[in-house]
Amino acid sequence: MKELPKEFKVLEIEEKWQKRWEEMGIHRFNWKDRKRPAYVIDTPPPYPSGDFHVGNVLNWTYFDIIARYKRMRGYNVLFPQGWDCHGLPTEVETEKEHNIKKREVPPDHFVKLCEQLTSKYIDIMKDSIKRLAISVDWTTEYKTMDPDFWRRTQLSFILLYKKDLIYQGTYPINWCPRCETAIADAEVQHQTKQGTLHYIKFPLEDGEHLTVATTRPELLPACVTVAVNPRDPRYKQQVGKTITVPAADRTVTIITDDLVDQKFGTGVVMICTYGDKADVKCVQKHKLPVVMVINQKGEMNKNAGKYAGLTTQQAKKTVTEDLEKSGSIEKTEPIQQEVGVCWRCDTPIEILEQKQWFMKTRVLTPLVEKNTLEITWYPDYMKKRLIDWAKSLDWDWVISRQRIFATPIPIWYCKKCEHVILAKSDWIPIDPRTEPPKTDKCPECGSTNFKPETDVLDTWFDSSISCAVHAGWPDKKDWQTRFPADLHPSGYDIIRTWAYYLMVRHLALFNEKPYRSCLINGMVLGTDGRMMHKSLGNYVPAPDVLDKYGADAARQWAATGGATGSDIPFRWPDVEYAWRFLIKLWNATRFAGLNLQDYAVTKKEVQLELLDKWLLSKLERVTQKATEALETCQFNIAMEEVRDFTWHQLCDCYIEAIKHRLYRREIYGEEKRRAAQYTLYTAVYRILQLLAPISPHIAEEIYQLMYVEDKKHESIHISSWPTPQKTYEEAEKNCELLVSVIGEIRREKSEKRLPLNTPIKKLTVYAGNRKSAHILEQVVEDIAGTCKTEELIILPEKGEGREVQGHSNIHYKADY
RNA sequence: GGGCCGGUAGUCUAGCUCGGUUAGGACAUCUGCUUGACGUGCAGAAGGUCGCUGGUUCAAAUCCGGCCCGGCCCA
Repeated sequence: MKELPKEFKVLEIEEKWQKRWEEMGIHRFNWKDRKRPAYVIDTPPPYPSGDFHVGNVLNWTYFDIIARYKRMRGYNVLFPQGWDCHGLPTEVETEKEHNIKKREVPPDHFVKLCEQLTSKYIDIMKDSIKRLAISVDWTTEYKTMDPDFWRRTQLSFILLYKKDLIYQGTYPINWCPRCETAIADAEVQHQTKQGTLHYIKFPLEDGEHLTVATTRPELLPACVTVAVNPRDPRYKQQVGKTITVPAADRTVTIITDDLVDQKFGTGVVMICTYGDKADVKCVQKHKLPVVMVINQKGEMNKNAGKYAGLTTQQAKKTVTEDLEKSGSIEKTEPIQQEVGVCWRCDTPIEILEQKQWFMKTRVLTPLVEKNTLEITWYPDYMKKRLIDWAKSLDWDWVISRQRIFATPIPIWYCKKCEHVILAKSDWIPIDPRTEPPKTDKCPECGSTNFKPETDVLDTWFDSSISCAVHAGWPDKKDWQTRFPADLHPSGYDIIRTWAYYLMVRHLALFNEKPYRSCLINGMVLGTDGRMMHKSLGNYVPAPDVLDKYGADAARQWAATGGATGSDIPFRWPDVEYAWRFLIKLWNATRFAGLNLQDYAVTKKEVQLELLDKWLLSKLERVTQKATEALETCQFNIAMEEVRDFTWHQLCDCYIEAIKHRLYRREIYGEEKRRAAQYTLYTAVYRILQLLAPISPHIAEEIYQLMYVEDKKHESIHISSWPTPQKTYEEAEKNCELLVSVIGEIRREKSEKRLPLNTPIKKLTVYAGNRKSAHILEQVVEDIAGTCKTEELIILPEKGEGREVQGHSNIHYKADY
C-alpha cells in the first residue's frame, strides 16, 4: 500500500487516468462476449458545433454514470460515439468562411468544404468529452457524413419506400425563406411577437361591406374566400353572397366554417394560401383554389400582381398604403401573436405548397403511443410529451430538404416518362447528383436519359436510425441481440424530435421500439435563473469549469444539482462544494493510508467493537440506498448518500472516535487497533466503489495507490459493484446513544467556548436505567478517547446534570 | 385557449409515488475552535404561515377540488 501524497493535484490526476483508461481499453465493448449481458446506450450523436457547454456536461454526465455503473454491475456495455454532421449551420458557415454561395460550386466540392469544417469542430468537442471522462468506446466512432454511414440512411430510405411508407407529393409544408428549404413541424418554434391587426373593408355587391381582421394584409392577393362561424348571428344574411377582395382583382363567395373564432377581430376572416395551418385545413375541407403568392425566397410572385418582386415585408407595407389610400382600412390595433419561426435561424416561416418527399408517420401514431407506454421513463411523466406530440401532428414528416451537405436521396427520374428509379440496395452509398443510376435503361419506357433527384434528406433522417446502427445493422448478422437499446438519453426539449423520430423510424423499419428506457435531463439555467444562453450573457463554457475544479467536481455538480429531469441552475458554489468534498475524501483516505501501513489483509476474523459494527452497518445501508438510487437514475440521491456518509459518518464521527485506538495501542491493545484498521480499510474501498461512476478519477487514483495490490482489478471501474453484506442492527441502535452523548459533550464545550480537546477531569453519566448503562459501558473507551476524559463513571440511575438531547432519561456532569 | 412541470428559511434544492421522525442538505450569515488527515478543516447557532384556499383524515409539504404566480410545450 502506497501513501497518498499530501497534495491532491486534481487536473494532473484526471489527465493521467483519461490516458491510461484509453490504453487499458476498459471502456471497449466486447463484440464476441456471449457470457456477460450487453447493456447498450444509444448515445445521441452530437451536432459538431464546436461548443461544449455546461448543459452538455449535465446530460453526458448522466449517461456516463449509468455506463460506468452498469460495467461494475457486470454488463458488457456498448457506449458508442457518433457525430450528427449534416446541418444547415455548417453550410452557412462554410459559405462565409470561403466567401462562396453553395449553389455556385459543384455539390461534391461544397460537401468537401463542409466536411473539413465539421472535422475541425469534432476535434474540439472530442477533447471536452474526453476531459469530462465520458467512457465511450472510441473504436465505435462514426460520422453521419461518411459514406459508410449514409449508406445506412439510404438503405433505410429504400426499405421504407418499398414498405410504401415514403411518398412524393405536392402538399403544404413549412418553409424557411432564409434557409430556402422545407422544414418539419418539429423544426418550427413559436415566438410571441408584436404585430398589427388590420381591419379591412371587403365590399359587398349591394354597396355594403364586411370588415375582415388580419395581421397579414400582404396575403390579400392569395385570399380565396371569406369565412364566418355558422352560428354567428351577425353575418347569417351574408353567407353565400359574393364579396370583393381589395388589393386583388377577385371576387369570392362567403362561406361558413366552425374553425372561425367569433371573438377574434370582427368574426369575419379571410382564407388564403396560406396564412397558417387553419387556412390549410379550410382550403382542403372546402376544396378551395390554391393561389401561391410567395416564392421560395420569401418574395411575392407574379400571382401577387403589382406587388410581384417585393419581399413579404415590403408587400405588407405597400398593400397597407394602397388600402389606406382607397379608404379600405377601418382601423388598426396592436396585437400579440404567436409566430412560427425556423429553429435554426429564427426567421418567420411560410406555409408553401410544394412537391416534396414525405414519410408516412401519422399512420404509426397508435403504435408510437403503445410503445412509448411500454418504455421506462426517467422521470415517468416525460412520456406524455412524446405521446402528446405524436398525436398533435397534422402533417406527415417532410423528409426532403433543398440543401447540399446532407445524405442524397437515392432517386433518379426518367427524363422521358418521369418514371421514378429507386436505387437498389447494392448500389449504395450513391450520390445521384454526381452518379447515374446503375441501370442501362428506364424499365418503363426504355429511355437511357435520367435526371437526378437533387434534394437531400433531412438530417433527422440520418440520426433517427442510431439505435439500429449502434447495434450493428445492417452488417452484423446478430445486430438484433443488441436491439432495442437499453437506454436512450435526451433533453426534454428534444423529445419531440430525437425521441420521436427514433421511435417512429425504428417502428416503421423493424416493427420494434428503438429503446427500452429513456433518461431525460432538464435544462441548465444560468445563475440568474433563466435558461443558459449565449445571448443572455449567463453562459458558462464547460472548459471554464473543468480548468478550475476538474471533471470529478463538475460531474458531482451535474449529479446533485437537482432531481433527474428537472432544470438545474448552474452554481459555482455547488462545484466548489464538490471540489471540497474531493479534498476531504483525499485527506480522509490519506489518514487511513498512514494508519494502515502495517495492516496486513488476511482472512483472519477481527473482533469488531460496537463502533466498528455501527460504521460497517451504516456502510451497508449507504450501499443499498446508492444502488437503488442508481437503478432508478436518481443521481442526486446516490451522490448525496455517499457524500453524507463519507463526510459525516466516517470522517467527523468514526475517525475521530478511533484515533485513540490507532494511536495508543499500548493502552487499548493490538486487537482493537486491528478492528479499527479493518473497518477503515473496508469502508474506504466501498466509498471509492460507490463514488467511481460519478467521480471516476479520484476513485481510481486512490484505488491504485491503496488497493490495487490486494484487490487486483486492473481498474476500480471494472471491479464488481458491492452486494449487500451483513448489517448489525443492534450495534446501529446502541451506537446512536454513544453518538448522542459525544455530541452533547461537544455542544457543551462549544457553549463554554472551550477547545474540543479540552480534557475533562471527571465525567459522570447517569444512564437512567440498567439497559442504557450496559450499552454505554461497552463504549466507555470511545467516549473517553474522543472527549479526552480522564475519569469516566457510568451509573444506571437517573441523575442531575446536563440532559442528552433525544434521551431525556440520560444526564451527565463534566468537571473540567 | 389546451397540456405538462414547478412554487419548501436570504438564495438554490431534497422530501410528495406509498400521509405519521424535531421538514433533510448546500451556499450565504452569526458564534467559537490548531481534535497529532484536512482551516480546502472542526464544533455550534440563528433562519420555515412547505404559494393561497377548501376538503378527506385521529393526522396533510405529501391525497383530492378550486384559485394565484412562474416556466416550458402546443394551438
